Amino acid sequence: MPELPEVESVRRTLVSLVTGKRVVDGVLSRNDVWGGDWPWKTLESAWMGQRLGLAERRGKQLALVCEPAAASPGAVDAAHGSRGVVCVHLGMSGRLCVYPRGTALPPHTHWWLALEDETRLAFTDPRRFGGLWGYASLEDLRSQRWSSLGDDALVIGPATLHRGLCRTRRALKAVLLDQRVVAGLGNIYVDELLFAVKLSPWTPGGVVTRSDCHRLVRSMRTLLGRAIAAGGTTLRDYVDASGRAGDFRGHRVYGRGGQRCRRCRGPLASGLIAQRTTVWCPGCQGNSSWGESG
DNA sequence: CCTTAATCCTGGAAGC
DNA sequence: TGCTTCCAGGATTAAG
Repeated sequence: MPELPEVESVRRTLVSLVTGKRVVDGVLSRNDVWGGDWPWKTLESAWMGQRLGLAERRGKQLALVCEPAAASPGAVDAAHGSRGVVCVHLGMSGRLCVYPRGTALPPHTHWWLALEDETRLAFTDPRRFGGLWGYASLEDLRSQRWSSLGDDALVIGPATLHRGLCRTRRALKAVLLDQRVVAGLGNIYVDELLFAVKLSPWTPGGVVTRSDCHRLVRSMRTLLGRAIAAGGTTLRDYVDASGRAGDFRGHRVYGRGGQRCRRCRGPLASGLIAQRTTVWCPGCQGNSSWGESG
């Protein structure tokens, strides 16, 4: 469910709700949602009594950290930040949400932290496509888990994107969904992006020009920026860490297969690319030579 | 290399 | 009112 704008909205709301608060308790009620090289028990003892720090995001993943120890002359590892980090991936149905004291946690809550003000930060994920991973430090998380990710979609430059596209004949839609090429885009925003730049989702990566990549990068930032400003997209159950749904309504093709294009009034096509439902406008994005179907 | 299908799960919506 | 089938914002794996 959550793509970059939703995960970024969670990160921002977490900053205002939990940063600086001490961890006083924690429960992992399903150990099969936990991975990485630091077991929950190790992390729990490292975090107990510590204050949460600023969450970090890369693509669709978040890193929860604790604040470095208060400046003391001998605290060498304080410079390296955290003693233990938790990486969170929300998958399709995951939520990371803060609940007021006395509130019951929702069903399918697999992990939670109790904070000093009696609020609880909980990871809830009915479908369990998401997960949590423990590491000793942000450096370990970056080198062991995030190293396979491409540049974040808000940061990637045209040259890097072009490098990721030019060597392949895979459909552009499939390449943009590939987190190793660019991290953060998912099914909704790829379709919206391709409509915005008027490129067919079937375009082979290798024929995308440098100039196309400039337009892709510019549109990506604009689109994702607008979605973040609106708090993300809620189709069914996405909410940020404060429980608020997303207000982004700027979708022009996603979920509109068979309806009229808002730009040219022609019918929108839909089909399957990389096993994902894809909607595009053959009139605006059409390049019949790429063998579209739908 | 590339694509396709299956897989991990639950729950909501649609169809009969 | 059921019961069945399909579909979903993700990602990996195996097979062809």
